[in-house]
Amino acid sequence: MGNKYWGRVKAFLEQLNTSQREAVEYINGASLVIAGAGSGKTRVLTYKIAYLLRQGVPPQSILALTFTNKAAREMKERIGKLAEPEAARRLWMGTFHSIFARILRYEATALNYPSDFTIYDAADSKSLIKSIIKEMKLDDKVYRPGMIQARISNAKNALITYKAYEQSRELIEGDMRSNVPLIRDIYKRYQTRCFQAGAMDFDDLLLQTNILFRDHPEVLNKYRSFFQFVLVDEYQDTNFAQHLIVLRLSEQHGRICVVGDDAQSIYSFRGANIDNILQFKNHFPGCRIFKLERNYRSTKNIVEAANSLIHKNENQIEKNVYSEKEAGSKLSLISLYSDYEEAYTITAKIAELRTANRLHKYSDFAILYRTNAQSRIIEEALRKHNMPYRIYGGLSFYQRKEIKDIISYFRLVVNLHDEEALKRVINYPARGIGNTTLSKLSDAANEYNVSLWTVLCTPLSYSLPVNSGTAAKLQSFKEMILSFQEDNQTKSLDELTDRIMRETGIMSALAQDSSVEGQSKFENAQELIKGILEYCEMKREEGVEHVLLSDFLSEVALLTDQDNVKDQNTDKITLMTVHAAKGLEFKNVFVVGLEEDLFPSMMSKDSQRALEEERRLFYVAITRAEENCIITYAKSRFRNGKSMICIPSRFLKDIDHKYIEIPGESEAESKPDDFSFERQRFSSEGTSFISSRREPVSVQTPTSNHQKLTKLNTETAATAVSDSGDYKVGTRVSHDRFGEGEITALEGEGSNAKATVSFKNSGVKHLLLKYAKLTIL
DNA sequence: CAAAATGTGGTTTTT
DNA sequence: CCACATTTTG
Repeated sequence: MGNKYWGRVKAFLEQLNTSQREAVEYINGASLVIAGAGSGKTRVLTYKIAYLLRQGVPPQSILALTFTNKAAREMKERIGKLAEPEAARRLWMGTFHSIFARILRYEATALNYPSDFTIYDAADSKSLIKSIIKEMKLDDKVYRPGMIQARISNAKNALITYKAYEQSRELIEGDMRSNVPLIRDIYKRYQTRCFQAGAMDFDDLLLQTNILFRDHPEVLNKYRSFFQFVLVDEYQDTNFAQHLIVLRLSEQHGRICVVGDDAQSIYSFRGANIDNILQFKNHFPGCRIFKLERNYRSTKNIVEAANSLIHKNENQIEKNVYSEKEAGSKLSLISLYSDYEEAYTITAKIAELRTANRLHKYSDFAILYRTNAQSRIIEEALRKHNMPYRIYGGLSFYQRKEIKDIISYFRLVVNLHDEEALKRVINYPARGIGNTTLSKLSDAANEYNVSLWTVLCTPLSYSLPVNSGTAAKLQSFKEMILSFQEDNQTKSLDELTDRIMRETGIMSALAQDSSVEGQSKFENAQELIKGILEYCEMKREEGVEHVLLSDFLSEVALLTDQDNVKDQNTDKITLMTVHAAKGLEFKNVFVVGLEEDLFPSMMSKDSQRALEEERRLFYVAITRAEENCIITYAKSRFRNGKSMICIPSRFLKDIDHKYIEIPGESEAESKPDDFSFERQRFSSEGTSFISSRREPVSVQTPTSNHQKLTKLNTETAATAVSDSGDYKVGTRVSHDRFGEGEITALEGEGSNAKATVSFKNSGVKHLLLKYAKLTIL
């Protein structure tokens, strides 16, 4: 290589400080980078990868695992600028889940899974667990689905298969003591059903990868030699399953670099084990440790306040995070009477800061809270003040009911045995296959140990006790799905999308629903279609000639709300949970709801370990701020519909008071170690509100008009006609609630006669003539 | 069978 | 308060 090249590399490395640079340049062995908050952790990772690429390492031999898809995307972009954009694209970079889902598809046959396996999201898993509990005739108050789901998830993250679970004395006895001895059976059934449905849940993506590597050494060896360099971000938040995958892949060549900060470990509820990072050096003797301690993000006051807080924790790797920036503003602590007042004070404070500094855009502000439920009232306040905001988290677009329903058709087309998808769509839109039929199907499926689809295909072989009408409906549903499946082989994804939307009747069902929610559902469906089309286009631009539906689905299954690229560059205030804010930074940060039983959460207060994690969470929140950090708490808060009295969080005392200012209180009054904020009276600088009364929500409920209509019409209702003989297709009728319409179909006879009526204003309804009071016009 | 009305219960964080 | 399950109604 010529001097010119090295000159460039040298210039490139000069953009880093000494410790960052050492971490980047050390590439021939294991290393652990302990990176304090704001110390340029991502910078080290991106530069290190760019450095490897510049050394001539082929991009496809680098495996880089991140915590979110968004982090991966951003890092790729930055690497593209530091090295070759084309090389950046060919890196194996993504979340554990998305990378190993890809590998599992490729290797699925080794595990006897179809390569088009479905990925069950949390809702699918829960629904399956519910069905199993019902089938086993267990009490769902004792065997709470959520609890079971968590138990199974924890087991999987600790690499305990259902077989291992059954054999574990400890777990079995633990379950006996908790009065839920049958968890092992539920786990077994759950796993069997997933397997039968050709489905993996989120945790399976990690568990099955481990099984793959354990049982198929030749496969493990292939990936070992393929991935010459392994890098992992946010190592403090990996669980045992992830840790072991990383270990297996890199134990031979030892070219592994993990980056993280034990002080920011906040995902133990998901099985993350802080010991993975604390013990890392023991797995790789000779491992070098680099510490990044200079914080480039925040002012001195913020960094030091955060340090004083985190030092209250017992367990941590010793480090000294410091800032070379100016002292900056102190953290401000505001006490309020209610959550309502808290929300309004935030808006007032944002306005104030923006007036004080015209450079502050809305996107320089973030409001961070412990629970998603806290966002609502803040949203209302922001809306009322016409402040633009964007909420992250909660359920992603793809988890909404109407979207999942549509996606389920696609899922079923790709994998006919996908039980959860089938259950969703078999009667959506309504086609007369109700719960009774569905439970008959599922009874038969259980009895014969086959999938729902198998029973549905040949109902006679499983002596399904349904009448001929139902059998015909099942048959036509089956044929419809099969014809979609055929199209999926031959036609393009956008054509298939179009067919599915029209032929299933989803489109017309949505279009005819004129209610407010109905309209938004329709818009969401349009959005989904647009998304699919865009996906196709994007793939084609990438040079993929036949866009695979299964690729789209697996991408969508692992997408979160954070990954919504749309309107990311617009100027909006960010609202999110503290968890979701990890890795981000903002000039001005509000950390709200610092109250006992909220932050720290109620669940954490009887365990020292959990409490320390909550404290780390608060640490993460504060260290997001670059210039201003404003902490609030309320004395009362609406929770579960009731107003509750709240006491200030214990964490407020953990921050050294010399870094805190309490607005409305003079400097002289606040002596260090004087907890005056606890009895501080609310300062009335333009933000005094009557807190007990909440503004009525101005949105009219969609039913209110409907109710009026119903009332009106019952008074003038015409006598019902009960003889089906008077009706025929094309008859114009009137109904109490639905108004005027026309009969488009008739089926059944006698007391079961049923009409399909297309109403002018209320859409298409199926009505039993026995009950429906129809008047012939 | 489908849709509306009523009842109930439960609260953290998320790939 | 809201999501969900169950019951009632047509």
